[in-house]
Amino acid sequence: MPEQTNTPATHTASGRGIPDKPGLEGLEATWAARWEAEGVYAFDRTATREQVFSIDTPPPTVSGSLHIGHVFSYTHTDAVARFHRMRGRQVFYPMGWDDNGLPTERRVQNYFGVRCDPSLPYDPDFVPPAEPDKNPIAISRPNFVALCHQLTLEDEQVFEHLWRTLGLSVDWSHTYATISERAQRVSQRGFLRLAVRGQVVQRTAPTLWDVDFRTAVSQAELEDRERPGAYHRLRFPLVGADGGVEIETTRPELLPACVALVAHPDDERYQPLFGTFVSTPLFGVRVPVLAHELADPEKGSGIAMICTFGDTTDVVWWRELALPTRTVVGRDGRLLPVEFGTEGWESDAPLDANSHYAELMGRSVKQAQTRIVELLIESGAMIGEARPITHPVKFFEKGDRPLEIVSSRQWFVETMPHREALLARGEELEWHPPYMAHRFKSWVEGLNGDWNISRQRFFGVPLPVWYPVDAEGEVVYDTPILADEALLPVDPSTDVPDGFAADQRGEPGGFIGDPDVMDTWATSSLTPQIAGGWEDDPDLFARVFPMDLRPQGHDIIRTWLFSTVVRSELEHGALPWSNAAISGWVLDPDRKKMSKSKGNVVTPLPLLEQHGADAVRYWAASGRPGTDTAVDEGQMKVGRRLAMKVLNASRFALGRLTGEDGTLVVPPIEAVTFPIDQAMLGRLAVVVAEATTAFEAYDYARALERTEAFFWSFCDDYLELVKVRAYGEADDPGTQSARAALAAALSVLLRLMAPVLPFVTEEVWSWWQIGSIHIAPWPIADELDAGQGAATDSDVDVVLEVAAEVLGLIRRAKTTAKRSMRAEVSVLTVTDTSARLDALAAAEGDVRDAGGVVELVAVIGFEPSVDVELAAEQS
RNA sequence: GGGCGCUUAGCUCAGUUGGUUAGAGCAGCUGGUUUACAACCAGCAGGUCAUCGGUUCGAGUCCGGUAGCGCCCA
Repeated sequence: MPEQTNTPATHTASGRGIPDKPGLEGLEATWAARWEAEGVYAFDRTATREQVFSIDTPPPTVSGSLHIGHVFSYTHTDAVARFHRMRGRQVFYPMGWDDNGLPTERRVQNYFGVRCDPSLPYDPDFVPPAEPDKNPIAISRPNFVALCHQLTLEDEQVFEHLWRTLGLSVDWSHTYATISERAQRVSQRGFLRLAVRGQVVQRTAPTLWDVDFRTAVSQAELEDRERPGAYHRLRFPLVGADGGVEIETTRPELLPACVALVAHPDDERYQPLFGTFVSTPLFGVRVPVLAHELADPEKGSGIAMICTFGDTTDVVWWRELALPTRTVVGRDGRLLPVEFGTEGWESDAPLDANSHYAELMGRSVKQAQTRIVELLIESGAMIGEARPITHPVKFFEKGDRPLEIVSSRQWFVETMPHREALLARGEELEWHPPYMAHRFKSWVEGLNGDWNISRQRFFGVPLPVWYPVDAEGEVVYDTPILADEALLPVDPSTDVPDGFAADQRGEPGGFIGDPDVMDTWATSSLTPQIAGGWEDDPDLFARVFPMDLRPQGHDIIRTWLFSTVVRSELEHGALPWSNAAISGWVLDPDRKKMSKSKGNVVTPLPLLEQHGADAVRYWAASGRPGTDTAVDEGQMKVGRRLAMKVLNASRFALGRLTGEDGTLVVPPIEAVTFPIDQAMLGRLAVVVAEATTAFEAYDYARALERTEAFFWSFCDDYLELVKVRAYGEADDPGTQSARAALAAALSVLLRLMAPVLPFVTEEVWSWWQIGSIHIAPWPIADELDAGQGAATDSDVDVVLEVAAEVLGLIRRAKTTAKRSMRAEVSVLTVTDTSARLDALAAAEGDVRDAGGVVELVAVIGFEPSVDVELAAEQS
């Protein structure tokens, strides 16, 4: 890194000079290449933990479409990263690609026209069709996974190109992919560590199940959708007494799975029935009437049937009331074969029960509902008509049909026992903005089960587990064989556990691999460990972990942020990072949420090409932390205008510094002797302090706003006021003062804007400085102090204020008179207090030059006024 | 049902601990081309700060109620 100082070079500067016609075109390509070649953003891994600023960047889903939302939040992170880099931190800012999981599977299926059939053998000669056929070709899992790798590699290139165009200051030698060998090793190792400590356990339990994807999903992947449904009122006869109980249900097809009725313990209507039994209509199964606080007396008749399982409340009741399991819905969403009258399916009328059930078996839940309602009506058990309602139904966020809850064998990471610890971590974490902490808190408080990490899918990290097969050929799930950590990553579907031979797979006395893969979040929850080299590179890990910053969107607090906190808590007993900066959503130009189905998703690359990266970044950085922000091309145009202004103002300032031999000569800061120049620098010093404070608090938007506001007034007023003086003779003290102030101000302003506008600031920096602006020191107020302690003097400050005010009034007079700004002012009469007139006097030459004032008359008075008398128009 | 956020000019938004006349950009209108900038510049106009009440010498800002919008959780 070149030697840097806090002041612009004195005397002869060393840049490449000012171009004749500065422009913004092509800056992205030029500087992206230079930064790469010069290693400007290279991470120095010899830095100590205190010198490092490490960022756990969200790995974008590469199989997803490029989204303006990415550009938005990644720009926020990049601005913060650049700030810390300029402050001298070694920024660890790796980029990951999330290519693991369902979105990739779906994209590969559609892109190549294939589907995975794990029962097929690997075909080494398989080549996907050039054009996907309507009827997908069935291929083996290894072939399918190979296509996933092939396509994600292409997608990664597209993303990297976008990021480089956007100017992310990423060290591109530190990338990772969530399906890479390293990521697989880390996630399998993480799993094994949990398993050894008993923190991930396998059990048969009610599992949220998507019948189309045929996979389990976790609570974090749920979403409620309003769907039409209907209350059906059913009468359950009492057992051993006359009369009955009427319940209301939206899922009558689950009646054969009914295991109890439940009412609120305080509900006087049902208190006499607690502990007694009723009989299910059609099936004659005796079920108890029980009490539980979750039963809502206001809902329906106030008493509900518990089925295994209709919804998550059923699961709670089933668990807390220790009820039996009667499963009727299969993994394909159809009703399973069951036989009443057998163990667990005891019925008072098994023949009737079975004949009724025969009408339902094999039907989808929807078809079964239609049929059972007819049967209930025929039998007289249904009271009145079905009552249509709209109610929230749980869906897999990527799914199309309501989730079912099936009982199945899955691996669960325990979260419930750690809820208090997780809540404490949530409070320990510094949230930006702070109110985002509520999202985490309410999510943890609402957890209703451990985290199921088994997924019945193909493209993912396999669970590193096998099971013995006993002499009878039965799989012994209770004694899983864990992989050897030294051999990771493993694929149990092809690798063989220690002590077995390959031909024992699936044989009695042999073994079988766990066919499942892990939830993508089981891998993504380890991004700090994957990027930081956990166990693989302990030296690096010690220098970057726990990380400083997790930036992300608020939509994935309950998934990515939560699961990462869980893993770090269980593995390291610490937070994975000290700060979380939460970005808002990007909305479409009409402030509607963007979604593929609405077709209003905005693609970023055309915007970058049209407006330029700095302009798009400016728009993004104008969105306050955590605030949802609409795509606004108008704001991008403003950003582009700002970038142009930077070029032109710089050209002017640096043009004044050009000596007779064409080289740049920069007077030292001590040459700033004129009060108005000192006042400008003093104000800029305040801006430096404000921008620094804002960036320290991750508020890039405030830093930008303060800097930008100053910059425009600097251009509009200060530059106009000092213009003539700056054009003077090099040995004139006034000229020296103006030039030194321009140089100091420009140097500071460029560095203040560099985090948001990396391209144009670097371009201008290169005109007169050595080395990249992005590793130049962040400005400090001291470098704007001309040495007389005047930088913060309010007597001096008022000089610029009065001068700018008077200049503004002169302009107004000229505009009102519809005259050119160059029109001469024959007499300018200023009436004001003596203090303000003194201030004006200190800048009189500049005001006269800028306003074209021939004669200035100062009048002491209590009613401030400015009278502008314009010279007669020249003919 | 519980919680969070938002409501300021036609539009998009600033307004940190309460303090002169509430700001910016866009859009609108009126002007302006020789020495940084026409992808520009100068100026003008535009607001009962959602609403009701309270605290205070003073409220866009603090407190409470209400309404609307958005989101999180159940």
